[in-house]
Amino acid sequence: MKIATYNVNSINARLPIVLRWLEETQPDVLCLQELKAIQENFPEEALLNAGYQSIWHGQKSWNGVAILSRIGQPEEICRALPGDPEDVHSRYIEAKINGIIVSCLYLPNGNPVPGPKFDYKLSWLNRLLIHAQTLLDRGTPVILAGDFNIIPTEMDAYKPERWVNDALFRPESRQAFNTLTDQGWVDAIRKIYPDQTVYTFWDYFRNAFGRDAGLRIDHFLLSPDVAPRLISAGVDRHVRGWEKTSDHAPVWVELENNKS
DNA sequence: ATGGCTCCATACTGGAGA
Repeated sequence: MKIATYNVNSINARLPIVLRWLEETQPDVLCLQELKAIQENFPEEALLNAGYQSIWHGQKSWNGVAILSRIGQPEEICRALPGDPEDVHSRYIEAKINGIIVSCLYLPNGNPVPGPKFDYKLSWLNRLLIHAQTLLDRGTPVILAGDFNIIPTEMDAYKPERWVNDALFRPESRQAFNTLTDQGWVDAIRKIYPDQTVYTFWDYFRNAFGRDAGLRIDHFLLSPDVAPRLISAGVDRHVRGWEKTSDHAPVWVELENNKS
């Protein structure tokens, strides 16, 4: 079972890229972030024609998340991170697919620091820590996937000293990520590549991709009962080199099928 | 330190992204 996550930076601007990549790699499940489309403007038909059923939560201009599946309709569990009814950003959607709970998330960027946007990021992280523990306590297989907007360690930035005061690398953000792994979640990319530099994002400026000036901010966190099924993982870097591409690349994990 | 680029909105410019 192959599961992928991709921050598309507008699903409609990126539709040709997404369809090309789906045809190329045919993941079973795909989590999308930054749809940048209202609910009515999600390209459901085009994705159905490509073999994928979708659930999504759109929003005007910004944010927006979706879960696609070619192995059966995603059974939606919720479309908001619990803990703040006044949070209107479309940043979280959760569904059950093939016996696994898939949580697709788009964490707030949080810049500038300090300020209300960073406060929002920290409160969102706090809610995520609570919900992540709740999911573990439920005892079913779970995958948290998406754009965490967190650089977990110095290995994960091309020049970490440039990021020390950035919301993506601030101690509060990294500590929250550490708390998740302390809860028992397994960072799948780091598990497969313990010593290698792996990036998932390269900004549009200054030929960042050509210089490999990237960040690792898109992550898969596997619950302890899913982690032993991890076979392989990777980043489809070549997609970042396509014309009219996103500033993120697709990230994926391959899991052994459940034999039980 | 700044600005470089890309997208959206209802636009000839500004906000957001990371």
